[in-house]
Amino acid sequence: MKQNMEHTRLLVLSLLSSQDMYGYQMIAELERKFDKTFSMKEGTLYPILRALENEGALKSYNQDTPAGRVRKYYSLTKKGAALLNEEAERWRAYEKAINSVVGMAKGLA
Amino acid sequence: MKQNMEHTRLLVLSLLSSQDMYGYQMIAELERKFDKTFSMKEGTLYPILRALENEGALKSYNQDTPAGRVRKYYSLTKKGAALLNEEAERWRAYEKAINSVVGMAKGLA
DNA sequence: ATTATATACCTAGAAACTCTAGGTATATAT
DNA sequence: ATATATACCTAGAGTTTCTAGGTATATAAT
Repeated sequence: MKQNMEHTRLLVLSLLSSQDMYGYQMIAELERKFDKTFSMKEGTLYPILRALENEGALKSYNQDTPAGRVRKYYSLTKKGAALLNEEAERWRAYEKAINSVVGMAKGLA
Repeated sequence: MKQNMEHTRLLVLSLLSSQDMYGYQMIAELERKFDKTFSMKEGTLYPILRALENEGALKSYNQDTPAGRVRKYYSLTKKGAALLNEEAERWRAYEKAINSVVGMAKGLA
């Protein structure tokens, strides 16, 4: 079943605003944080990372681990930081709108 | 472009918890309230109303206006009220999760 | 009188986003 | 030798919403 996400880009940009991360790490980080309330799927994340890089919001570089694996790290560009601000603003407006309707609802537990 | 909604059912159930309404009225109500920050489209709403009725969350009845038009009013059933509680809970969890990530983001305006 | 606008409903197909369910490859644990 | 964890990727399916129509009646404008 499709999970209710829709703000994946905002999450990705937010995570990368603190530090460079690689895809698998973002998924693990969110999983740890939310204990499966929701989880970002690889099939969702990787295409978004590529799209954000194509838009110039992210840059990527490969880095080897001591163990010999290659990780693809992403970092936020100036354009990405601007996009984060936009997306965060959109989120706040959306959140406010939903809450203003739900807040009027009668009989909520 | 597809608008970021995803919580249409929650909005519909919330609106109907206060009073019976007809479809066109819900759209007008939200439009008035949000001044186009977002608007629910007819192609989105009407199928959802039918689906909620099929699930037993809503009941509908026709009512004539003095002008001679027919309006299809929807009212929330007991099952619908329970669904509203569920959806509201899902929304709160979702909201909290997104905010916990965005709240950690650096450099937000 | 005729046309446009507003009200009020509905729908098929397109578009957008996410998921499922695979795939490749290497390192470590059993 | 096999299973599990890490780490990346993708095609096609599923879900939700939108576009762009349609029908029909009442009122306002030309």
